[in-house]
This record gives sequence, C-alpha cells and structure tokens, in this order.
Amino acid sequence: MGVKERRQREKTQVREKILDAALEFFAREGVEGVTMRALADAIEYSPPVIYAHFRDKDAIIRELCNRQIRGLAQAFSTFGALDPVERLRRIGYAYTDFAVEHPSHFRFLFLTEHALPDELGDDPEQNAYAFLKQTVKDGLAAGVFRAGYTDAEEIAQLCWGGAHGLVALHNIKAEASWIEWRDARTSARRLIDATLDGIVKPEAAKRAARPASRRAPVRRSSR
Amino acid sequence: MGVKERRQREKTQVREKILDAALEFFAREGVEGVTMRALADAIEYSPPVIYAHFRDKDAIIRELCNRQIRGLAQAFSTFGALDPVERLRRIGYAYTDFAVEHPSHFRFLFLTEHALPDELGDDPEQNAYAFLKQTVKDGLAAGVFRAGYTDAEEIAQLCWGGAHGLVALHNIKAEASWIEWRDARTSARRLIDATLDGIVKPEAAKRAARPASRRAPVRRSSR
DNA sequence: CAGAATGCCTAACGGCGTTAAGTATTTGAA
DNA sequence: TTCAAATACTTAACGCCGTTAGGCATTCTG
Repeated sequence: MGVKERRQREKTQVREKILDAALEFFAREGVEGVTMRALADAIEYSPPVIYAHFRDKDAIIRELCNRQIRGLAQAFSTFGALDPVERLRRIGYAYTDFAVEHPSHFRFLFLTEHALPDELGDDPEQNAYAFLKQTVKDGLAAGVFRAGYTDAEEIAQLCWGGAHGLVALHNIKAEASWIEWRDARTSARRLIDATLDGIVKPEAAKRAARPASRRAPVRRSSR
Repeated sequence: MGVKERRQREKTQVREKILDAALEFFAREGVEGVTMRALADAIEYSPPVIYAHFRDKDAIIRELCNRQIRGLAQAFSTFGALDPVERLRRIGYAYTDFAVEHPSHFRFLFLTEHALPDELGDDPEQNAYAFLKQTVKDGLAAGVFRAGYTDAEEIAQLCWGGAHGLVALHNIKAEASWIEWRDARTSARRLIDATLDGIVKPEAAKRAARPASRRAPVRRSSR
C-alpha cells in the first residue's frame, strides 16, 4: 500500500511549490511582496491550502531564510582550521557577502524582528553565532586580543556588530540619494579589517595568514 | 479679524494632539502600534480628520523622527571645535546613545526603508551625515587616517557603519535568548573605539584629547 | 440674510492574514 | 460492492489596516 507514500510525496511537492513561489516573490520584493493570495494564485490553489503546509506566513519566510543561512553556517564551519584571527576575518567576510547577495533574506533575518521558531536547538542562525563565539574563545586562549578584551560574549558581539553595520545601512539606505555609496563588499571588508585591527594585538594580526586573494577585487558591483 | 489666526491656532493644536498621541503609541509599540483609528480615538476625532493635517501615516512618523533627530544633529554640531578624531568618537557615541534611548525612532530611521520627504534640503538626517563627512574631511586634511584611507565618503560610511552595527543588532535581537547581551551603550562605545583605532593612525589617536569622563560608567542599563 | 467655505462625520473601498463551514473526492474496511 | 470515515479543497467571511467619497452641519464672508 503505497498510498500513504504517494500522498506524502504529493504533499511535499505542493510544499515545495509554495516555497518556490514564495522565494521568487521574496527575493524580488521582500517580505511584503509575499502575500498569501498571490502565493495561492501562483501555485494554483486557494489560499487556505497554504495553511495545511505552514502555520502562518512567517513560517514560510523563516523556512526560506533558514535554508539560505544554513549555507552560511556551513561556510563558517569550513574556516575551523584557520588561525583564530583569520577565522574571524573570514566569518565577517562571509557574513557581509551573504548580506549583499541575499538582501531580502538578510533584511528579514537581521533587520527585522520576528518570532523565533519553536525548535531552538538547531537554528542555523544560532549555530552561526555559536561558531563565532567559539572562535573568539579560541582567540582568547591564544591571547590574540588586546588588553581589556576578556569577555568572549562581548567580543563576539563586537565582531558581529562590526561586520553588520555597513551592510545593514547599505541594505536599508541604498536608495538614499544623499549618500554616494561605495561598493558594499569592498567597504564592508575594509571595515572588518579595521575593526579587527582595533581589537586584536598587532602581532597577532601579523601572525595570521593573509593570502593575497583576500584583498582581490570583488566579483560584482554592490547593487 | 482674528478669525484666521484663531482657526490657524486651533488647527495647529489639533496637529500637536495628533503628534502627541502618535508619539505615545510609537514609543511604546513602534510604528505598528500607531494606527489611524487608534490615533483618531485618542484625539477624539474621526480618522479622516487626521488627513487634514498629514498626507499619510508615514508623514506623522517622519515628523516624530525628524524632531528627535534634529536634536542629534544639533548635538553633533556642538562637537565642531574638537580634534577631528575626538569629534568622530563623540559623533559615534551620540549616535549610539540615540539608538539606545529612542529605539522606535532609531528603528524607523535606520532599520527600515521609508519614502524620503519631498524637501530634501533641510533633512536633519542628511545634515547629520554631512557633518560626519565634513569631520572626516577635516581629519584627512590633518592627516589622521592610516595609509589607504583617502576617500572621505568611504571613511564616513565606515564610521557610520562601525557605530551602527551593534546598536542595530541590539535593537532588533534584544529578545533573542541565545545572545547574552552586554550593556548596549558600553559595548557600542568599545566598538567605536576599536574601529577608530583601526582607522586612524596611533599617534593621531593619542593626540586626541581623551577626557576621563568618556569611559565613565553609563547612566542606565541597556533596556 | 444668502452663499461660500470649512469642519467633521459615517460609510465604504480594497488590501491584508487568517479561519469557519461546507462540498466534493478518495480511502479502507464490512 | 457498498458505506462511513478521512482527506482535499473551495467559497465566504472576519477583523484588521490605510485611505477616500459623499454628505450634513456649522461658521464665516459679503
């Protein structure tokens, strides 16, 4: 009796259709471009069908964002073998790249408040932060930070904040004509470098591997 | 014939009542807590009356925010006599203090996209940015920045981004239980100090006056 | 005192997320 | 094969929202 299996398969297919349609609207027009009625139109069902697959609209967006940020968290983990300072740098770069490449996802995840998922354990966003914090702890153990920086939690927050600021502003104020925006990727990297220079000891920064590719020109323009 | 005057006076009184009520809702619940119907209830008029005073809801919020940020821009201008580096530091501190003290205003101004006012000339937000840029130019003229920092616009954006990041995250993620937030004011100051250390030459940082009050404990907790 | 202008209201429009209620269709067992 | 139960899906609605149309008083102007 493959009935159950077929039904399950059909159900996940519809679920994927919803997510596909949602992603298209979301990437193009942000969270406000995703409406349940437009979604229903796109998948050729009536609106209530969506609620058989997702608790509410927020759950759809969160699923989209979690899928993207999972990749970011995985990228973080590939930096595990590097020197702590260089690892921090790479984490920052990956974060700002994510912000520039997925502005809608970034906005939803880090520029708006939204209810947390029920299952807190395996939230990729949380994992990424935990990885950052672990990196800071490794750095503390290696004594790379300047005098006065002893609290891992605080240092992690400083690093996150340092990487976050510029891409956040760029995301929100990209249309402001009174700012002559520079390339967001390049500026973000410069800010991360400067912040790290301000936090870590000079000799630790020197000690960290600095491959030439790190300062190579970025691929695309900022918008 | 004081009729016109009286009418004008009555009109501005109603306008102020709208703004007062809006500020109360806005400060407590953010932009979503301000609804035209609730506003109408509060001022004891029907909703359409509001449209005789403001083009739309956005204009109300913008007026509230402009009033607050005007104070910030004025605070900036009092730093004009200081050494450029110290001026940058004070600008950053004032910015993050504003973010912590007026979270709803800060969120609307710097964490969400919204239409710009028609009159671009005297936008305080724009003025504040212009002041920051001028300070950077003064710093460039005094040669305080490290090698590689030559673009005033970019440096201004780095400074803004450096101050912005942590308070922005704190504003949006204050409820996230997986972050053990440190005091936002203190952390923001540390991040600003670190970023400046990374951008300006060490001797220029030393040269800048560093009053003891700058590192004094802040007045209130972060929320 | 007529006519114009103003102030203010009720009612509605079209949008949103979400839910209730009902009707087909499909399923699994008697 | 028949029949009840479960499932899939629909239309219609609820209660919000920002905003606007239309109309009734009141007030001002000449």
